[in-house]
Amino acid sequence: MQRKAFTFEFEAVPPYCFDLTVHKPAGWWWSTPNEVFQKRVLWTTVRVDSCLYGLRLRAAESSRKRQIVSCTVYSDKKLSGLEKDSLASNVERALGVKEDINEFYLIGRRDKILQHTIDDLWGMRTVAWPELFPALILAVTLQMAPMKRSNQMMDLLIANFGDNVHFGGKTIAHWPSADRIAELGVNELEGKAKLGYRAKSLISIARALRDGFPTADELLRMSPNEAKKQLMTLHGIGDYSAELIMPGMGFPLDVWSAKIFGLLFLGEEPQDPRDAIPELKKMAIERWGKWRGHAFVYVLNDLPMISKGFGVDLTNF
DNA sequence: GCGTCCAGGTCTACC
DNA sequence: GGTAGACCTGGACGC
Repeated sequence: MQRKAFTFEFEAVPPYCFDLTVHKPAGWWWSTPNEVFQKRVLWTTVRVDSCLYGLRLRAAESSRKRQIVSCTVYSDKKLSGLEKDSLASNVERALGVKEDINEFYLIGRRDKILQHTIDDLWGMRTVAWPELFPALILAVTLQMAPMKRSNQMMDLLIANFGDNVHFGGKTIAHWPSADRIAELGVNELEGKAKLGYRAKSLISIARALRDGFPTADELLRMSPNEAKKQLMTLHGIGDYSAELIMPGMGFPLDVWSAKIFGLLFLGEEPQDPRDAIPELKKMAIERWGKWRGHAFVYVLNDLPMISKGFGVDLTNF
């Protein structure tokens, strides 16, 4: 059982909405699929520098002028100053509190697709995974599989190889560490997590991370192109996965989202969505420039409302 | 019940 | 450098 260790606070660059940032309408988690969001409080877990922590996150103040996020950390040991700094830096980055999105809103206000979406999701930050390895797991399990099957693989990975964290009267199951997966044989991972051909990729990725692959913070300090190039050196990580992992890096279109953006950009579903991806990416760059990653997340989290505005059902692909 | 198809990509062999 | 084909697994579908 982890005990309350300390609390820190972050002041966000307005506009900032804590609830939408950590609990997105499309259903994606902030750190782990098993985290609990109730009464506007997020109970979750993170692993930083091989240490697991329980976190209780909430909006301590959310007036128009000042938005403060409070983070209570639970731990089973006393933390050094360095450990506290490292944890705070990762949480701050994943909350997106220091990001200024006002320029994106200026562009969005004049854009037919985004103009209502920015009101629907006012203050939401996009996706910035607290840890690199879980983001890589997500990318690998999303490949060539329907969502139900992807969820099955992720659930089995967590159930068989993950860690339970007990804190604040709750138990949250967390992702397996890269070190744990790096030790496994392909047969065990294939059998227990039903990963199929992805097992080899995931073990190779875990070993690369164990052996000194750049951390999420180090990737962020690189240029987007350099970081993407680094990610694509990992076996099983291609163009789509690299862009999915690093927020703001690009426009991670897959077959599903290509159908949606095909309808929004061209007024019709592409005949072959996979073939249409390069052209749709080009259109996103021309339309939204460096903010295309934000537009991507905003659109996919507002599909029911955009469907009403455009008179097409974008929720049924 | 059984066979076939295909899914929210990536890699590799071949040209 | 461009591209067809293979890749685990399980749900959907037709018969």
